[in-house]
Amino acid sequence: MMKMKIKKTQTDTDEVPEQMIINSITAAVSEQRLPAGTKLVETTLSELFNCNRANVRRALSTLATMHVVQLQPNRGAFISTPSPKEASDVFEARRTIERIIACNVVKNACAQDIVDMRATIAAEAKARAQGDKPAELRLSRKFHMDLAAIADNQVLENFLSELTLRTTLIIGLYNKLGSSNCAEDEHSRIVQAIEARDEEQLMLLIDQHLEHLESSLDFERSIEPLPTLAEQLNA
Amino acid sequence: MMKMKIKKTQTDTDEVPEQMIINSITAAVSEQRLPAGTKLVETTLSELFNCNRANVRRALSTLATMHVVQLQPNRGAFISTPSPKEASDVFEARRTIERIIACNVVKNACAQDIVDMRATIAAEAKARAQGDKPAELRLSRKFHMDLAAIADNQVLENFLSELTLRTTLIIGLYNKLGSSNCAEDEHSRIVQAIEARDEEQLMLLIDQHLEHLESSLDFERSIEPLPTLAEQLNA
DNA sequence: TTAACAAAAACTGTTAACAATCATTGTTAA
DNA sequence: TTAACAATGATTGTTAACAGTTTTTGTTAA
Repeated sequence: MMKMKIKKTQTDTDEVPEQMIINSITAAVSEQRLPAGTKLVETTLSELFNCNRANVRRALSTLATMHVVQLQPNRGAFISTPSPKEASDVFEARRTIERIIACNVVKNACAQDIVDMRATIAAEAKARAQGDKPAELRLSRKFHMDLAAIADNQVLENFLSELTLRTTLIIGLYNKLGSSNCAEDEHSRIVQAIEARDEEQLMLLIDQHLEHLESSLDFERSIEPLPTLAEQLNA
Repeated sequence: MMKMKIKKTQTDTDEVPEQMIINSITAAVSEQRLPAGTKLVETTLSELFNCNRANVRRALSTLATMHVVQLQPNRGAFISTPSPKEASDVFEARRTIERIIACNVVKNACAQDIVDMRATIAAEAKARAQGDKPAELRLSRKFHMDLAAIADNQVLENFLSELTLRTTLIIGLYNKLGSSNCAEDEHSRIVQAIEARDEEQLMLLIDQHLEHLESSLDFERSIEPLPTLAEQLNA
C-alpha cells in the first residue's frame, strides 16, 4: 500500500527529530548562541521541532551524556556550566587527543587536504574581519574537526567533538576577553608543519595552541551563570 | 528456571530507573554476560526494572551514544558488534588515554593506592584460579578504571569507561581463545613501575599490555553475530 | 515595606492507549 | 516443492492525558 506523507515538514533533512534537536543544540552551543546555564524547556523544543516531548527528552538525555547539558531532577535541562576543574580536565584530554590526531594527520594528509585546510583558515579570517563571531567560532571548530576526520579514527573524532563543544562553553564562561578564539596564524602554522611533515614541530604547535587558549581563561571572574534581567536592563 | 543475564543492582535502590538500567547493562557487558548482537527488548527491560518504557528508551538512547548498543530504526536495540576498523580505533584511543592516565598516576599515587591495586590484582588472580570468568573480567576492568580514578581526570575516566566496555565486546567477538584477558603479571609489573615512579618503563608496559590484547585478536574468524539455533542444535 | 503564606501557573515525570512497522506463521498458486 | 502473498503476533514509535514538583504570582499580616 502506498504511504501518504501528510505531516512532519522536516525542513532540514529526513533525519529523525531526535537527531535534529541534537544537531541544532550542538550547533548553537558551538557558535555561542546558547550560553552556559540556559534552560531548555521541553515543550518549547517540542513545538520548535514539531515533535513530541518523548523525542525531546531522549535528545536531552543524549546531550547530557555528552556533557553538553546538565539534567536536574524535576527542574529540567540546562546548558552545562563547566567548573574550573572540569575545564582543566577537558584541556588535558584535548591536548592528548589532538596530539595523536595530529600525528595521524601527518601520515594521512594529502595535497587536497592541505588546500581544504587553508580554505577553512581563510574563511575563518574573513569571518573575523567581518566581526561574524558565530561563523568564526564555527570555522575554528571545523578546522580542528577536519583534522580529526583526516586522522581517520572515529573514536577520537567523537571524543574531540565533545571536547570542542565543552571548550566553547568554557571559553564563553571564563575567557577574559569575553569570547576570544584560536589565533588564525596558529592554525596556519599548524598546517605548515603538517605540509612539511614535521611531527616534532607540529606537537609543539598543538601544545602551544591549546596552552594559548587555556592561559587566556580567568577563573577568578566569579561565575555569573547568566546575565540577570536587572543587569540586562541596566546596560 | 533460566538464569537471567541482566540483574538489578541491589545496592543503589534510590537511583532513577534509567541509571539502574544503564548500570546493569554495562555491568553485564563488562562481564561478557551480554554478548555482541544481543537484542534488548524494551518491554522485557521495563518489566525487569519495574519501570515504564520511556525510561528504557532513554537508557538505550544513552547507551547508544556510549556506543555500547546500536539502535536500528523500527528494529530495536542491540548490543554493539564492533567492526575490525572500530576495534583498531578503540585500541589506538586506549593507548593514548591510558598513557596519559598512567603519567598522572605516577604523580598522584599514594602508598594506599599501591596497596589497593595489589589487592585488586590478587582478587583477579583468585577469580582466574577459580575459573570465575565474569569476576576476572570485572576485576581486570576495575584495575584500569582505578588507575583512571587516581589520575583524577573525570573526562579521561569517562572516555576510558566507554573504551574498556567496547574492548570487552571486541575481545568477546574476535579473541582467538574465546575470552582471554589481561595477563595478571602485566598488571603487577605496571604497579611496580608506578611504585618506582619509573615513567619511561611504565609507558612501555602500558603499550605492551594493550599491544598484547590487540595482537590476540583474529578478525579472520568470520563475524558470527550470534550462535544460530542450527549451530546450537548441531553441537 | 517586608516576610510569610497561599494560590496559580508552568514545567517535569509517568502512564497507558493507540498507530506503525517488522518478523513470523499460514495459505495459496504456479 | 517452492515462491509469492496474506494473516497474525510481536515490537517499536507516537501521542495525549494525568500526576507530582517547582516556580511564579498574589495576598495577608506584622
